[in-house]
Amino acid sequence: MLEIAKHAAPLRQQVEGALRQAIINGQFLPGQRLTERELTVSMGVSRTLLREAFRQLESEGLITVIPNRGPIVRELSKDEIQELYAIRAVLEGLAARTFAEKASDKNLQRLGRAVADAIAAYKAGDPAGALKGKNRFYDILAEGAGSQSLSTMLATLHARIRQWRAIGITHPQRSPGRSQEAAEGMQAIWSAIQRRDAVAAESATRDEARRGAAELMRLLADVPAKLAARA
Amino acid sequence: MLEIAKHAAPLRQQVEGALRQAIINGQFLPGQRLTERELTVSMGVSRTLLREAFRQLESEGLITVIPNRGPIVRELSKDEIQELYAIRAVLEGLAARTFAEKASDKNLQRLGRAVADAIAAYKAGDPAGALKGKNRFYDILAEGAGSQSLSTMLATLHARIRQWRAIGITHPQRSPGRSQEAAEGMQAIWSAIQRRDAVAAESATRDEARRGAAELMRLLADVPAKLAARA
DNA sequence: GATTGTCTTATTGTCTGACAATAACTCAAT
DNA sequence: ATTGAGTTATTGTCAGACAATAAGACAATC
Repeated sequence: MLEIAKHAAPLRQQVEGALRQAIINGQFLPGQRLTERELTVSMGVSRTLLREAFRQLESEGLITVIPNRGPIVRELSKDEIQELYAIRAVLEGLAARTFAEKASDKNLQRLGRAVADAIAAYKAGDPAGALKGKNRFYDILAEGAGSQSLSTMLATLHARIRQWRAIGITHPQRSPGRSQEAAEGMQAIWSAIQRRDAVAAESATRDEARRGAAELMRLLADVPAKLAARA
Repeated sequence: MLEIAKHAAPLRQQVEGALRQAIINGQFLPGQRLTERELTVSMGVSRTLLREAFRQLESEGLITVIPNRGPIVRELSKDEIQELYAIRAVLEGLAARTFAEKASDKNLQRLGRAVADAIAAYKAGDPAGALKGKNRFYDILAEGAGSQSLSTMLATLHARIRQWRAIGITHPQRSPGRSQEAAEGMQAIWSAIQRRDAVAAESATRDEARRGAAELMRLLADVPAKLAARA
């Protein structure tokens, strides 16, 4: 029984996706207003579709809608960043645990390759590549855990904190040992998963997330509390 | 500086809330279609608003929208229920840990009262009251943890699994010892929090969630996999 | 009798134009 | 400098239109 993916994606999903992407990679800055009329012309779609997309993005936490004022790209306070990181830590921990318990061998191999790639990028001093590898690592983790809901939640979370994760990896004042540490952290997760040690996998994942968060908080320490920061 | 909550709630939010409520408490059954025309007349609002509400509910996981067919009330497979319970366990664990670390004394007292009430209801053999008390317990937990995002996520999750939690507490074939066990579980969480032992609070919460999930799975064992179950 | 193909119908997907309601801005008057 | 009234830009909501699609009904074919 073969699954035909015939979606033919309603236009609305493209609109939603385009907006999300634009927010995520910083084409729209935090705090910036998103006015309907402007977007109808620049995207060539009707207000109807835009407004539907807004509702979606709002409930994902990417925008805040002010009554009678319209949506603005959400800006996160330091506290909120910290909260999101904490949530991410436990969810990724759950993903790692589940993965260790039930992932197929094929997914295990895929994960292994991602680890190798990411570590290679770290060693080569290629921050962009390292971030990408790390992202792939966590994507595989979520997917291999086989929980649709968990994957979705993590994807949403990642979208919200993407820019700060980037900072954590590419910031000039990054602690010198951090790359090494991150590589070791990933190794630890990977080795626990490899021996199917679910408990160890979870705690290694949470530890690594905690260290990443601590480093980011250190980097953000001197940034003004309300960060309109360009990422 | 006092906060004036002037919102004046856009009509759209009322629509969204009404639909959510109707789904949560079973006025719309899982699998049932929600047709726009019908709802426009029964709710007296335009298609515009309905469609915006659909987007919101969709991203909360309460409905599934089939292209060119419209939304249906989402039905959960046993696997999905299990996944959601697992997510809930770690998030509530996080809430308990954070609560133990930073909750105000006032919130601590509130939590204590909720525990007492819930346990009293358990002892009195009042399942509905017990469920309500338990809900209040977890609400306070989330709120006292002081993380907006976490509260929101838990609220969304609870909405999705509400009907099954109810089963877990009121099902006729419920194991005899479960009430006692649940009461003890809550006690354990409460006592860990009281002595501000964050680690113990988290693990007690996760343990209790796990036991609750196990009981529910036992109860669902004989229900057909695709449960159109009336809650 | 079962399969195929065509027609019909119910419903969603999307657009447009309209108008009320509100927030923010401008600028004069005190 | 403060108040206040008027203006403007924008959102909130509606109604109506039409195309596109999925599902059901029904006839035609083997």
